[in-house]
Amino acid sequence: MKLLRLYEKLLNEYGTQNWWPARTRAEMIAGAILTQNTAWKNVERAITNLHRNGALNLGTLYKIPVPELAEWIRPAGYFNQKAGCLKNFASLLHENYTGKLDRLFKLGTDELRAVLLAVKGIGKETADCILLYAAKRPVFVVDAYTRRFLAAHGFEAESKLPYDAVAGTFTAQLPEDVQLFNEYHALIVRWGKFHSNHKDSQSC
DNA sequence: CACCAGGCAAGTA
DNA sequence: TACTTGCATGGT
Repeated sequence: MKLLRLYEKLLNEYGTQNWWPARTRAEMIAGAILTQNTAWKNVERAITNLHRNGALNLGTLYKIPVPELAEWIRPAGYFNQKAGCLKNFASLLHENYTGKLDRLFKLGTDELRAVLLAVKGIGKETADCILLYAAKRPVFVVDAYTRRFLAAHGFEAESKLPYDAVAGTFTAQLPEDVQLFNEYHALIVRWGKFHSNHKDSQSC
């Protein structure tokens, strides 16, 4: 079945997901880093701690010492690495883009992706989440759910390809549309969470 | 008790 | 290029 048709079925089944669940771009970026291989529920606790300490903005993240930051995000796991990553990004923004996301986001999509990937702790999925959900670029996000989704719908071979090729499987068949890519990824995650609770059920 | 969750980097072959 | 390992909490 075509991937556009599968999208329509998911949308009909689950409805719009309203991603990314964040009030600001800084919160979105922090969430993207904190959710690496981590249950979203634990990310929410870390986000709440940051918010309570007034640290849910990039200026504060730039100034705060790593050990203190690490304690606040402890519930999200890998807290030392993630604290370093948050600070790496905040430092890059402060030192090269006057601390303003508007300035960083003036870059073209390819260059912006390269800049994000150069930050230690930001890999392809995290970079693409930021590109799609904060910078509003038409980039398709690939995660573990995306591969399971492909494998469950007749794209067994494609599901095992390298990251960029998996993304290409989608972008080659879909119109280049930010809102479509936004909703599709969110729906795939919704699909994945549903099926991880009902492990014996079939694809659909 | 084991296993997983909206990964990444560094090392090895 | 293709594995393997360390990183860490909280839920089931």
